[in-house]
Amino acid sequence: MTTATRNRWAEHALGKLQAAGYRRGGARTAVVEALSRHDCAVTALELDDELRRRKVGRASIYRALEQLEQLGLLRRLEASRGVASYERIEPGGEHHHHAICSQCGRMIPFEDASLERAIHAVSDRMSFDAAEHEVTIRGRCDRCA
Amino acid sequence: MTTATRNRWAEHALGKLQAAGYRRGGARTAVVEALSRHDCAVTALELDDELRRRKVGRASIYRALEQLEQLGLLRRLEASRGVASYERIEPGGEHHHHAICSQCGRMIPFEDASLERAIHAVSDRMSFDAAEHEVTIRGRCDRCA
DNA sequence: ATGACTGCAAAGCCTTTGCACGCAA
DNA sequence: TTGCGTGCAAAGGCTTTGCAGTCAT
Repeated sequence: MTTATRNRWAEHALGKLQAAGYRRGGARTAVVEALSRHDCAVTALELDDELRRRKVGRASIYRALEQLEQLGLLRRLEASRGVASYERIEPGGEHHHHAICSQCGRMIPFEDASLERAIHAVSDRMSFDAAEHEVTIRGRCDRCA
Repeated sequence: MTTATRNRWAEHALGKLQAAGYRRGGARTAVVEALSRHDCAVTALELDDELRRRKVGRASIYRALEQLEQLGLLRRLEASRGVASYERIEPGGEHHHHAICSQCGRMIPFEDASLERAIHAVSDRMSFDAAEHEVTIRGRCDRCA
């Protein structure tokens, strides 16, 4: 993941927000910038920590996350029990999935072409208009084994 | 999914609970029975509806679900936003995944052998001790398209 | 000037915990 | 008899909503 990729997402996101009729508010822009600094899933509360000093309210963070998700710019995941986390959706389609250690909570990203192929084949076969998909593997990581 | 399969799970679950040192309480048994009647994910609140007339408290349902999950008898999923749902883990290993319609919320189960193979290959390659995995496809179902 | 955007505080909702009573072993 | 199991009610924790002031357009 390069800096160029992150900026590409941020520009893409800001453009799409504008196209959707949203104004360029300070809080929302701060959320987009914060998200562009993360390469894996972040929770709303983690973003709140990062943005508190910039005087961004928690409610604005949740509102921005919801809008970004609606526009297909963010993927919402359940990281730990009952906590949502968010991850950029790259305009190019590149993405990864997660292996989560049940013991230490570590989240290990991975990608696999044949897994992607299998998923696409399934959605085609079901005549389901798939927009997103997520794969989560749970178990014990090598450090905890 | 046959009645025999459901009963197999219930017996398997009750046996494993006993082996883990749990007593055969009425509420827990009621939860196991209720779960054995569902072939796809159910939420705790749905179970609560079903078990209210049997005078089972909501807290007992949540407690039973957590114990069953710990023992590897149940898989916890996030169905709708912020709501957990639970699904039996069959002793035989057979299982399905879900396509969820973002518009109507319908949950369509599916299974695919090559998808399973790809997932196993990935976890082997990562030296991650995978106990469970879940695949969720999100988009628009054929009825809503 | 108009109405979207924002922060703060309050409310919501699912889930967990505390506690005293009841029941399994 | 012992202490796990249970129901009820209260507390928790993340997320959403209401509202009045502020800012983008």
